[in-house]
Amino acid sequence: MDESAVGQVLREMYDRLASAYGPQHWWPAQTATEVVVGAILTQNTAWTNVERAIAVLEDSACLTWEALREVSEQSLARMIRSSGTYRIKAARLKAFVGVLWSAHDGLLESLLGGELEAARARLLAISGVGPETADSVLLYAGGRRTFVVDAYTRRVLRRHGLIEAKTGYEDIRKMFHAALGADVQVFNEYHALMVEVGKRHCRPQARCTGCPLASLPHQEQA
DNA sequence: GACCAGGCACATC
DNA sequence: GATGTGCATGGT
Repeated sequence: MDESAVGQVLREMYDRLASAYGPQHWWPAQTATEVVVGAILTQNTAWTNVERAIAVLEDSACLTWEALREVSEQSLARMIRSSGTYRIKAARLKAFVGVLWSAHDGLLESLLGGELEAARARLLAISGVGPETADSVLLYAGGRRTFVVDAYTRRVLRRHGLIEAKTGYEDIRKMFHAALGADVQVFNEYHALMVEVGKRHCRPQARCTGCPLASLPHQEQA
């Protein structure tokens, strides 16, 4: 399938999902700080487990960059225990906060600003920030035009024959960037819609019955 | 009790 | 550069 054909399918998918599910109001967070913290805590973890950890941080007045800079890594780890792999995630949060304060005076707008790919490279250089976390932060905390490719997106595209199992993150991201226009809000909604349709219909045991994308060419799960 | 969840870094081949 | 493994909780 050539690029223009793929683009057409991706736009069709968006229209169908948006019509079926409506606005998703993502990211589920009050502040940009909370988006970043949530993005790191949700790595390989269900969101419900992250919500508890965020609540503890909130109750402990630790959801500001100043507080996250001051708190010890050990205390931080205890507070985020419910999100799983908590020692690793505490170190990752500290790494992020360290870069934020050492190179950007604690200003997230500075870290996430400027030329997009340069900002993205700055994030990827932080230990614990991979492509998905970087794009989540750029899009949902920075309002930048970048697509978040997650496990659900892969499954949906794979099932519809738009990618192969081996297709890499960057290639998938480029497919969306080429297919979609300049409107950041579309990037914001599209990823959230992918998660929604993925949860409902592209989990390992889920069925295509009732899926808004079921009338597009696809394969039922084996 | 097994499997999964909105990944990533690191070791090894 | 592809593949395997540790991290670790809570829900189903």
